[in-house]
Amino acid sequence: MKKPNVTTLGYAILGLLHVEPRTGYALRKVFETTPMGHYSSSPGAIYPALKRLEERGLASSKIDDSTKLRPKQVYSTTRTGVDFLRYWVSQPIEKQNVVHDLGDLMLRFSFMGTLVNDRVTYRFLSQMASGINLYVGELEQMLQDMPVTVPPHGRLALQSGISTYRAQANWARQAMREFASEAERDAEK
Amino acid sequence: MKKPNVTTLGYAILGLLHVEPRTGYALRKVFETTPMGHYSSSPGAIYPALKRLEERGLASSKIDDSTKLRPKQVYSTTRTGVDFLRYWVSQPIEKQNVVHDLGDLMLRFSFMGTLVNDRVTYRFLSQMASGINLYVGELEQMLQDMPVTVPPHGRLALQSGISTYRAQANWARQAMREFASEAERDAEK
DNA sequence: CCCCCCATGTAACATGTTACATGATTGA
DNA sequence: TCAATCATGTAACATGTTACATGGGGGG
Repeated sequence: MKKPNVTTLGYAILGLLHVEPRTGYALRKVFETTPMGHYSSSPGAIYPALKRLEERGLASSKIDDSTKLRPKQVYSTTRTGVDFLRYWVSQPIEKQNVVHDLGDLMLRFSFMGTLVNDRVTYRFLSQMASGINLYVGELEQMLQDMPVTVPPHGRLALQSGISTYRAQANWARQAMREFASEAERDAEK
Repeated sequence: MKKPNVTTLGYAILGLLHVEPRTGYALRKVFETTPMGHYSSSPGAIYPALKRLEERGLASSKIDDSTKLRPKQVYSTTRTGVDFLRYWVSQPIEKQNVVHDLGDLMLRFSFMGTLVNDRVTYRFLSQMASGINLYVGELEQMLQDMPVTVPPHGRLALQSGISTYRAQANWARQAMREFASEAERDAEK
């Protein structure tokens, strides 16, 4: 078994399988009808991705013949797969994550519920909030250093980024409150 | 000449070349040091992308021997390339854009300054704001319909999306003010 | 003298996109 | 009977990733 090298789509699938075993078709439905659709979706991506997860020992499939329809291939996570997911969501947040893929971070967050305890979730949110704050500082510096140009589009685009990040940081701080109880017991020592 | 089929990275490069002619190396610097780095960056992506833009008649290059350093290959946009960019940024905003790639929309916006007039920019922002509002409505509906689960992560992730989109819509409405003058003359008829 | 910056590129590889192919069942 | 939904897949193709290769110039 090779060192599992999984793409974002792979993680998204694995996370969904951990919530509940599903067929490739069911996964496609999820990607088509929810905001997760970002991690597209076409059969040409899903089915090969499932095959890879199975090859790498992170998921396993069994055939369901019980319906009159075409037999389904139902995938679920393996023990290894769950451990792998847990490891993934528990990684410390790097600056790079904040800069390039907040989406990835949110994907990790949305799967944490059944994988880690509130303390880990709390730490994640806290790291996210402070990571964003740091980066917002940098962006504001860029804004300051930006020469005043005639078309204001560049400056405005930067401001858009800043306000988006701010909103995300606010959300994180709000969300922290929902996981504070367990974390506080920890801090009171 | 084939129908130009350009990726997001291609558009990002083309837009930067339109601002100012550059070498592949200079482009890499931009991607490494600004938030545009999202549209990565490695030589293995940039140089082939430049070659493609040239093949498709959207950019042209000439060699700059004037420095003592290794001769540079400086790329700039062609007339066709500029028209193509303008066409791209001027497209009406589809729901799909709002759902999947706000980032793309912001890329388009940031290049509009030297390509279209304020009226087009205004229309773009207006479409963006209302598109987002519609989608936020849908997301809120999803939130309502969501069963109350023990780990609140799913619900919170959705709320994060909602507040991010709200921030973006607010930004758009604010930005509209900067382009209102020309647009108002239009509306007063 | 050594390392970093300038500057361009290629090769192997994995992944994702688009389009096609197949076929049974269910509801209008 | 016709369309939609369930259900899985493949083939060709373009793109991006990682790592490697090359080499001169300038500063400490």
